[in-house]
Amino acid sequence: MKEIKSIRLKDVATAAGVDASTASRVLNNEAGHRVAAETRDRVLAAAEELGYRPNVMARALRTARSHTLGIAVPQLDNPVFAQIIIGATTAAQARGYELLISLVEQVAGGGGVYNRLAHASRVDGLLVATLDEEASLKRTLAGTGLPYVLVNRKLRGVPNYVVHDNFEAARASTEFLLSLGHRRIGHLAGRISGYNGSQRLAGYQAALKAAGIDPDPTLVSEAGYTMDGGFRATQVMLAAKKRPTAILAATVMSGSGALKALHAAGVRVPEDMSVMTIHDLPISEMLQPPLTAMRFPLQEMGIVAANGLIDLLEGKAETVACVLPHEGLIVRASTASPRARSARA
Amino acid sequence: MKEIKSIRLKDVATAAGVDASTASRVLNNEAGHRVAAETRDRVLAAAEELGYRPNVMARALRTARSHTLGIAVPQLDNPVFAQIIIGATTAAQARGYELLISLVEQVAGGGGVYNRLAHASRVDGLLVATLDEEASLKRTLAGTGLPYVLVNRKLRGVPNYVVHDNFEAARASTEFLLSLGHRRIGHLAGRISGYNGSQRLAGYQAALKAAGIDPDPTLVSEAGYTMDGGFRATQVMLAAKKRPTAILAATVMSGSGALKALHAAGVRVPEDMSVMTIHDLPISEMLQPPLTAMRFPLQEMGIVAANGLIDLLEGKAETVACVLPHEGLIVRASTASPRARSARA
DNA sequence: TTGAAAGCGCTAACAG
DNA sequence: CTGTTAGCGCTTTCAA
Repeated sequence: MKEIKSIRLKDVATAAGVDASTASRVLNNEAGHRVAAETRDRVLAAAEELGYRPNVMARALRTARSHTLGIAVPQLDNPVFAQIIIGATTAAQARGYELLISLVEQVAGGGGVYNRLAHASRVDGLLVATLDEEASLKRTLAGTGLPYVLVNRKLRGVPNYVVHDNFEAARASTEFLLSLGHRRIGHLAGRISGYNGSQRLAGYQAALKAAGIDPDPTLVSEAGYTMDGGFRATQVMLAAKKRPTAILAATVMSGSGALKALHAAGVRVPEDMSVMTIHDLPISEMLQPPLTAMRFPLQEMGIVAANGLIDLLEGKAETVACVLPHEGLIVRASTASPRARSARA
Repeated sequence: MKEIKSIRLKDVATAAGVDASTASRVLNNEAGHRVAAETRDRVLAAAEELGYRPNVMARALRTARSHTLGIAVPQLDNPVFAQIIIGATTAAQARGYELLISLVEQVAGGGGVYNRLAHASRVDGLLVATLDEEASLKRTLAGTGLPYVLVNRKLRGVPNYVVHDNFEAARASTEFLLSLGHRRIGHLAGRISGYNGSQRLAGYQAALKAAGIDPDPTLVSEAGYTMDGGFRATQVMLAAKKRPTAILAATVMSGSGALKALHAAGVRVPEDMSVMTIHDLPISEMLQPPLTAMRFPLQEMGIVAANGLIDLLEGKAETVACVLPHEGLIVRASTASPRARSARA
């Protein structure tokens, strides 16, 4: 079935009337230094003519560089990670690298995946976007001996990371709700123990304080990153004595859960309650009403991370530390001024 | 940075007091034939002890098999493909293969991707879920000389494919709407020229005919696989003289667009109009109202395809042709009997 | 049953 | 500037 004999470097060399090593030099030497222009052209022409493709395996074996990046993500059926992967793939391919995707589903995670990739010399470096517990993750990654860049999270003592400016995004979002006239603003937080969740919570609190409002802890509820979490946390908020007039959800998932809970309780959005989320996804627009959102550059996160890792690998950078700013507010129908002061409660 | 010296086969052999070739035999021989039990145990113990991982590149170079599968998809930020990939990854890893993902975005596609993967000997075979035009895709794939399995589509003359039973799913969905009492059922079709779209349309028509209803062509509209397509197609249906009382959308995306259009027009769901979709996704539950859906086994499609391709590669199968049945109806709040005969139009 | 030897396709000293 | 040589880690005849 696989009888298409692929042309080897030697074939190109023969066709050009030179030795394989010379052909190799021509095809690899970036600076194009140590080879005669005329020879170079002949080799290049032959390679082109024959449609030469270097055998990646052989090259990798020889150089101990596979030109492959690994990316470890906790889920694939999550638009956030899907977008990051799209960006990373694009950037990697543009620089001649391939991307190997690994699902690391269990939060506990016995770094099997990382080791499999590393020790088999499959990948040159790792993009890590998993949710593993901090200490064991650091240990595992160190154990692989591979360079790695954290994506969408930060870890103490790890110099290489790409994250969003969660603090500022949450701060600006809250400020927007304040500007509409809201005073009691609820927050469906993410994982408060995690980087993203804690930063967003802090930004939310900072905005309130800046407006002279003392953050009310009963208005904050850890809803995680699921619809269900948002649903339940919102129900609790609705049952409280003093309801908020607006909700800032840390993510689209929990925001959609909030919408569901509000709908079930007969609370109109945005008349009785404004809702907005951090992150803007295609579904934001499909929901009823469409959700106002603070947008983050998701694909760019993948691009920056992949490029950073490649820079690391190629010695073009010592460290990759990047905090990406948000892309601004997308105002949709789910937010309004708190006119109707009297909810039904 | 990469100073962790990985142990080679030779190290294991030395530790076990045998030659590398013997160690290789032990570690590879499936039947465990031609080696002394005692020697075998010693080698296995040594490998275990040292935590030996074969160098994939070296093995690939020698055997001309990379133990890597390629999967070409048109989008990643589409739950359908995400699920397929999850299934394929899982199955591949379980059998010792890795999965390389390629985005082939352009419908026209100059098979660059396929060739890059094939000629560089990166992958042993291809899972193809792209939307490329039929003739050129077949030509390109043949050109790679690689075995491949079509996923979620069929092509004349290509013996290897895994698809869903689109016809039956659409037929059963339509039958369900009929059983609720609907007689005028609209269909938001996918790409009618494509395999999935045409099959679903045919199933829809078959159910109507079986119920003694002559399919009304004005009730069918090609909406594609986007929210926008569904939105527009639904608007057209609403403007028609005789509206349907129910809509069967070929996909969740177009179904959500339908919901949007209905909402904008003040048509209540399900009181004035029932809506259901083929495919069930997480967002189906987030929408308002949650959408009744005919569920397909998406991950399983990836699993079956990956296993089939590996069987092909390992000579365990001559051909992979599989039509997966649907997983049944998920009835939610978007469908009901057509009580309110008088819509407002 | 096991070891010796060759070589997959490529790159990187080292000569010339 | 270019050819010769060696070898990355592994599998696979071929002998012993």
